[in-house]
Formats: sequence, structure tokens, C-alpha cells
Amino acid sequence: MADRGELGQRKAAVLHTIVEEYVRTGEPVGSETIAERASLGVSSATIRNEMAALEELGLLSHPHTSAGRIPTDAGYRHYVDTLPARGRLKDVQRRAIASHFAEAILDLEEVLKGSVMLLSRLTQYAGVAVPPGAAEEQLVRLELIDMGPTMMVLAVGQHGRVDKQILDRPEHWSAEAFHGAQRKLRGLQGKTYSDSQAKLLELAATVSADEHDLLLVVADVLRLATRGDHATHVMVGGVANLADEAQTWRRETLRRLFETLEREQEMLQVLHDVAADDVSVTIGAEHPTTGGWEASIVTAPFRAGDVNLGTIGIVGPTRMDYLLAMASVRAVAERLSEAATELDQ
Amino acid sequence: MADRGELGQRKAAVLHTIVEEYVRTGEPVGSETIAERASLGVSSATIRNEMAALEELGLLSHPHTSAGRIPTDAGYRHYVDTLPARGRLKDVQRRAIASHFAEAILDLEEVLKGSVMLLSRLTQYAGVAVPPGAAEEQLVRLELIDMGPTMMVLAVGQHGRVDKQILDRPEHWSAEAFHGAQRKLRGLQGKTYSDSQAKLLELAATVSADEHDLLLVVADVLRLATRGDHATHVMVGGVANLADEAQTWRRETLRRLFETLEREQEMLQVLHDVAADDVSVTIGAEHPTTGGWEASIVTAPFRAGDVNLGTIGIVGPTRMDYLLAMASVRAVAERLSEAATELDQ
DNA sequence: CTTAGCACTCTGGGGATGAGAGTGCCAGCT
DNA sequence: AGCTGGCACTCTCATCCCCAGAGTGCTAAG
Repeated sequence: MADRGELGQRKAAVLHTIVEEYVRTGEPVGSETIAERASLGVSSATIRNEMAALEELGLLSHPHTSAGRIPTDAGYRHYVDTLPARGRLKDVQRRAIASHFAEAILDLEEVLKGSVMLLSRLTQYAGVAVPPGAAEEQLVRLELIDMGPTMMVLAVGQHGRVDKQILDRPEHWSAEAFHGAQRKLRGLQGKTYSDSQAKLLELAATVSADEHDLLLVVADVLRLATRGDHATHVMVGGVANLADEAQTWRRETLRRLFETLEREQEMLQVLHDVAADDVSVTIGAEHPTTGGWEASIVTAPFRAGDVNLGTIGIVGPTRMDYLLAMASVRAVAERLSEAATELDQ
Repeated sequence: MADRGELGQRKAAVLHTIVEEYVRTGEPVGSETIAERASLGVSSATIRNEMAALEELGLLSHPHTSAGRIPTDAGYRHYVDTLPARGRLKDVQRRAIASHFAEAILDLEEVLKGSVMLLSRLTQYAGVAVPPGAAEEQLVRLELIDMGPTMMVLAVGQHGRVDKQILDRPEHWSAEAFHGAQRKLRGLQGKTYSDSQAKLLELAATVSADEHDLLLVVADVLRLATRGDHATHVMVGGVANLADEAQTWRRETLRRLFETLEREQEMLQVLHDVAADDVSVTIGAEHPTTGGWEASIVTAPFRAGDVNLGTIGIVGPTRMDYLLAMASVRAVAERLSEAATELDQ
């Protein structure tokens, strides 16, 4: 067996057992328990020495003298980083995932919503997702619609994305400018969002001032749609799980957690910060925002081919079943990537 | 002063004082307190007699022998029904509402979302809303878009509503049928959703089988859009307020409350059940669903002219500041109606 | 009908206590 | 040198008791 981290094999084993036991029961774990559970062939006294050392290293903590140990954030971190194997989901869970992805995918957004709920059911935590930006998606419709006193910019993407924005008509309004703009927009159908946006800025320079304004407004709608980091809806689902009795959060912490989950901008920021190439785990105070709520985040990106589309994951207590969470998020993200890749062709 | 309900003036006054005091402090209210607060000119002994009678009537209850009284659901009901006057909002609150509706309304859906959050901030409870169905809205676009292996039905309403649905192509697919359908749909622009739906069913009878299928699919999308009771998104906002420490809910109750708030269908059902012409209050067990969570719902419809569009309101604990809640909901619903009416022209 | 007075009830906080869990350390063993 | 049994020590938590305080319900008198 290889060394785990820099701890030495036995310390690592002790740490792992403590994390798993604590996650399972919610009670601080004593040396006896570990001596029984982890088959290390040493007595509880030896375990006690190891635990003292682990506490010295900042990986464990002591609620009080005569209680067992609980992992610190750093302890969880070490545990997660030295997990010997990927978690395997149970058959029920695999079936749940399979059946969720069984039908042909029509609308990625719908599937994503469903996946968030699926993750929340699998893990009993809250599911979150950042849907794809539209940059490389092709436009199948791009319209400026006259709605009497207002106008609507409407963009429809190849994969079913629809962006709309309703705006006041610009002050300088003329039917010719409007029709001119409409015609130019029609010419952009088939191009990608970002190409169209660039093209619009170009075109805007060549036309009348009135039409110029209109085209810029449309360009701005496209800009917002392409930026994954703004004005996107963060999807959140299954938050009721966080209010479960099993969770140890105090009311005030729970409240702040819910508040953040509701603030899309803040959640986007958090999810953006924790994004990584593979399954990523952020534990408690590792992120300034989550530090305030004793929560951990497990996310993974999903892709179409090689391009990252978005992020999906879960939010739960630091005392989390990381193996389950990581396996679930990984599995769902993979299926989602397959689905998105297929859709992309 | 008129009789309040069938209780007699003094009993009603005692009940009102108990409700207000209990809502304010969260503590059971004793006879002394009432004798001081309600200036009835009688002693606490008399109040005690009245309280015993009110308890007999099922309007008050006793946590234990030597505690004060707290209102039952029926007690709150009587209180709400015999409120002497409409609540007046404080200046800050009126200003918050005014400033929220200060800008010209462009997109009713956006305004509605904002209004839900506004209500949740005003009352410190959770805001909810059922957005309008589309029945009487005019279609400004109705399209069938070829998206390769799938197709999208896209409907855009006069007031900014956008409905989309992505579907598999029907088995019997032909370019002619598709173009035929597209042409017919274009002819429906300017009509209302429900007229268009009816017209589509008519048209479907007169065309080829392939085209028939396409038109029916579109008709079904319109049908869903017009039904306020299905496939609509219930808007929910400010749920974090419900997790506040001041709320007395047990964890399990809180959890069930959140669960229901997340289930759109169930919330739609509840909000549909409690809907009324004016501000409506549903207290605790008065509704089977809310009975389970010791919560009350205050809602009001909003209208454009005379037609009901949707419902907006709040969900909070039965121990709620009903005066504030009703005044806030009423004020926001009124402003919303004004805005919607203006938009309608 | 109202009220003062009073006995009674129940809660909740404040010790006190003891069992139990778990630690830390030491001395002896391998 | 590392492991272990043994043991004293510490701290929590549940329990019990007790009492003050709040509030009631009833009675008898105004």
C-alpha cells in the first residue's frame, strides 16, 4: 500500500476512519471505535497517540477533553485528496441516473433542471447548476419585434436556448431604421452568438444613427447571453434537504445559507471560483463564502466534446458523504456531457 | 362601536390584544398584560373570565395551566375577520413599494419576480406568485422552427411572454407539411392564444395527415400556455426568511414547508385553492396542505382592467403580523394591477 | 357583573450529583 | 523504539431536586 499524503499509512487510515465514522453517525469518534472499525491490529492506546499527532497537525479537533475527535476542514481536505478509490454508486442510484437519461434529450435546459433535482435526491443535499453560455451556439432566430410602445429582442439558439429582452424603444425611432435592423438580423441566423455579436458591432458602424442604436441593443443582448458569468440563472434544487433534522446547522447559519442560494450573482461567483476540470470539492472555510456556512460544495463541469458548457454539483454540510457526493456528481456530469455532445452534432 | 363578530365587544378586544401581543413577543399572554395594554377599564380577574370563555369557544389555547393564552387558528381567523381597519404601511415601506414601481414597466414577468422579492422583504416572510396565463394575450410570433433532428414551437405574446417547447419531429415528416404549417402559423399572429388554439384545431381538420400532426402539437403548446393551472412556474422568493431564528418551526416542519414550496404543482394547487377576489388569508389547518406546516398564506389577485391575471402573496407562520402582511400584499397587488392595466393598452 | 384575594399548578432555571465516555500519560513489555 | 494495559483525570450529559415566578381558577364580597 502506498503512502497517503505525507502522513504515513496508519495516520491516514485513522483519519479516514474518523471521517467516515463521524459522517455516518454525527458523533465525535473515540479511539476504541477506531480500534474496532479500522482493522489496524493495534490497540486503542496507539490510536490515541496517532490522534494526538493528527490533532497537532490540525486535521482533527476536540469538542472538549473527554469527547472523541471530529475532523477539521483540513482533515476533510486530506481525506478527500487521499481517497483510495472512486466511490461506486449503489444499484438503485445507478438506475435512477440511467432512467433519468434514458429518454432522448431534446432540451438541454430541461435536462439540466432535472439533473439538479436528481443530484439532490441522490445525495440528500441541495443540487446546483450553472447552465451553458451561448457563445458557440448557432442562432436559429434573431429578431427585433415591435410591441407597440416597447420592443423585444428575441434570440433562439440551435440547442433550444431562448433569450429575450424587452426594451423601451430608443428615442430616435424610425420605421426604416427598424426594418433595416430587422433585415440585418435575419442575415445573422446560422452564425454563432459571438460571431453575430461581433458582426453586429461592425454593421452598426455602417448605418444610420437610429439603426446603429438598435443594433447595439441587440448586440448587448447577445453579449449577456454569451457570458456564462452574468445574468444566467443559477439552478438550485432540493434545498429542503438542507433543512433536514440530521443536519447540524444552527438556525442562523441555515438562514444565511438559504440567502446565498437565492442570490444568483453570489452563487455564480462561488461556483465560478470553485470550478475545475474534474470533480472539485470545496470544504468549509476554503472558500470565503462557504466558510460562513460550514458547507461544502462538490461540482464538476459538463462538456460538449471538448468545450466546457457549464457546471453541476451539490451543496451540503462539511460533514458530508464525500464519496457519495463525488461519485454522484461525477456520474451525472458524465452523462450530461454525453447528452450534450450528442445534441451538439 | 359595533359588535365585532358575535363575541361581544370586550371579548373581541381581549382576543385582539392577545393576538397582537403574542405576534409581537412570541410569548403566551397573561391577563395582567392585557389589563394593562387594552385599556378596557377592568381588572385582570375580569379578563381571566373572558379568556376562559374565549378558550371555551375554541379561540384561545393554553400551553399549560400556568402559562398565558395563545390564539388558536380559529382565534387568528376571528381576529383577521374582525380587523377594525386596514393596516397602514409605514413610510419606509410605502417608499420601497413606490420605488419598485417607479420605472416604466416593460416586462410583466420581471416585475412580478421583483414584486415577490419586494413582498418578502416588506414582511420578512416568503413571497409567492402565480404569473398570468396567456389566454387573452395576443400572439406576436408563432413559429415552428426546424432544428435538425428536433423542432421547436415558439410563441411570443404581446406582453413579453415567451413559450417554447422542443419536440421530436413527428414520424411522418415532410418538408411540404412543415412549410404549410409554418405558413398557417404566421397567419395566426395578432390573434389571442385561445383563439389561435381553436383556429388551429379547425385548420388541422382541413390539411394532410402530416401537417395535421404538426398543427396539433402547436395547439397543445398554446393550450398549456393558456392554462394558468398547469406548467406555469410558481415564483417563490425570500424563503430564507422562513429559516429565521425568530420563527418557531421545528426542523421537520420547516423541511416539509420548503419541500412544498419547491413543488410547483402543489403550490399551484394551494394558491388556486386560496384564491379570492380580494386579499385572502388562509390560516394553518384551514387548508389541508398548510395545516401540515403551521403556516398561513396571504394572497391577492392582480388584474388588468377587469380580468384576473394571477395571484401574488406571502407564506409565513400562523403567528404572523396579519395587518402588515395584508396591507403589504394589498398594496403590491394594487400597484401590480395598475402596471398590468397600463401595459394592456 | 366585577374584583380582590388566595390557593394551586406548572414551568424553568439553578445547583448538585453520578455515570459514562474518552483522553493522556506512564511504566512495562516485546 | 514502538506498542499496550492500566489508571487517574476531565468533561459532558442526564437526572433529580428545589424554588421562585407567572398565571390561573375559584370564591366571596362589593
